[in-house]
Amino acid sequence: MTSDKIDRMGRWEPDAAGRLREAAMALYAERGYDGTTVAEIADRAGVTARTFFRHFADKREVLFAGSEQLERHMVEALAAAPADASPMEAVTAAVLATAEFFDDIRRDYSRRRAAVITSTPELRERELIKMATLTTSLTDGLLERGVAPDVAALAAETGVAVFRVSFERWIAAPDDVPIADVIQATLKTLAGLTA
Amino acid sequence: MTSDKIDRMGRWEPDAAGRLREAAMALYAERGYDGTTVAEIADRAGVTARTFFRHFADKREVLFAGSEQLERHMVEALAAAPADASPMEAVTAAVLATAEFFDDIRRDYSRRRAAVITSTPELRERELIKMATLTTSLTDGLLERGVAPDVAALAAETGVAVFRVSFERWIAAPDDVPIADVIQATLKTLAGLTA
DNA sequence: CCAGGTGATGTCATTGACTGACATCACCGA
DNA sequence: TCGGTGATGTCAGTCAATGACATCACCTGG
Repeated sequence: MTSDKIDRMGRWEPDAAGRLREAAMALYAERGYDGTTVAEIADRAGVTARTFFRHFADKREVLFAGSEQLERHMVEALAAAPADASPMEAVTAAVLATAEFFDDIRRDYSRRRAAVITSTPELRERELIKMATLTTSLTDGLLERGVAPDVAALAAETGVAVFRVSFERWIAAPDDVPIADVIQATLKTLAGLTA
Repeated sequence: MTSDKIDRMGRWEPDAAGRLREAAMALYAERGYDGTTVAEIADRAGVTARTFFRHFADKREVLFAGSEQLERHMVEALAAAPADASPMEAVTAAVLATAEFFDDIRRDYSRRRAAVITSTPELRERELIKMATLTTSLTDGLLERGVAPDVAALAAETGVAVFRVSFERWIAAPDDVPIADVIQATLKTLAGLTA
């Protein structure tokens, strides 16, 4: 636990959570989720396993750390939509607000992360419940806008679907395509389906 | 490991998996999922913990044992639908086919099971992935019927949604309401929404 | 400048989920 | 009767997760 840097920068190297996130992604990508132990992640991050669990509830959560923030951001964008916006317009605003999170820098991380998640059942479970939680939050947000319950649920579900599909497409797209464009394209596809 | 019955009925009491299922449900309902250990479940079923894991992949799976069978049944019903049935008609047939699994006898078990699942995040995760798998299977079934990919995905998603909502309503309904009736009612609600 | 509080971490011990390897032994078929 | 088979038990081990307690740089009030 003693490196030159640590002694120079205060008691501990700052941003343990960030180091743990990076270490986890690197190891998951390299050896797979099952082939990686929490102790190894902690080692690479220069902390102990106990500290890992102080920052993340479990071994899966380290890959979903940003999701509460993303969700909060979407809910805020939903609430910030004009009062006279239709439910779907408000949801669209929320989905488009995710663009601020997924710039070109995050794309590479997102790709590796997605690869690990899709190849690990345990992580797919976690992702599903995150999406379900997001759906619930958006539904609640719509209800607060005075949207009827049935409509709110459907709009939220649709919005999350659009986000999921767009995210996948964005990951697969060339490096210079911004996610906002992909979302717009997905919305256009949706419009074509319902028409 | 030696009871009178065992000695009389062959080397082991038959249906260890069934006993484990019942023991697990009883203990989960009584002490909660987290408050129950696999060793306790195994004890109550008259086997060892090692045997538990020979029958079920993990502590969660014991509550989802019948799901592959249900899924297979639905996919078969989907395939058995008339060739000229619309995608949604075929999916409806699949959903209605679940009625054979959920009779009055299963209702009580289903209620207790649902109570445990909704109050345990880990189990909700597992349920979500089961539903996702079901959706994929139904989508594949529709594709084999020659349905267009986009339509197939949407129809499957809708069908699973109808199943989920109906199942919840059935559990909450009086004891003499068959699930088939609830499903029909849900379908009617859906028709009203889209109209 | 010092004492005490605070927060992030380390250390240790423990529980419990899950797995692999090997042993057992009633049953069944040749 | 004998050997194979299958379901189980036993044992040892790994690893995720948690609680209790110690440490110690840093900050703040006096």
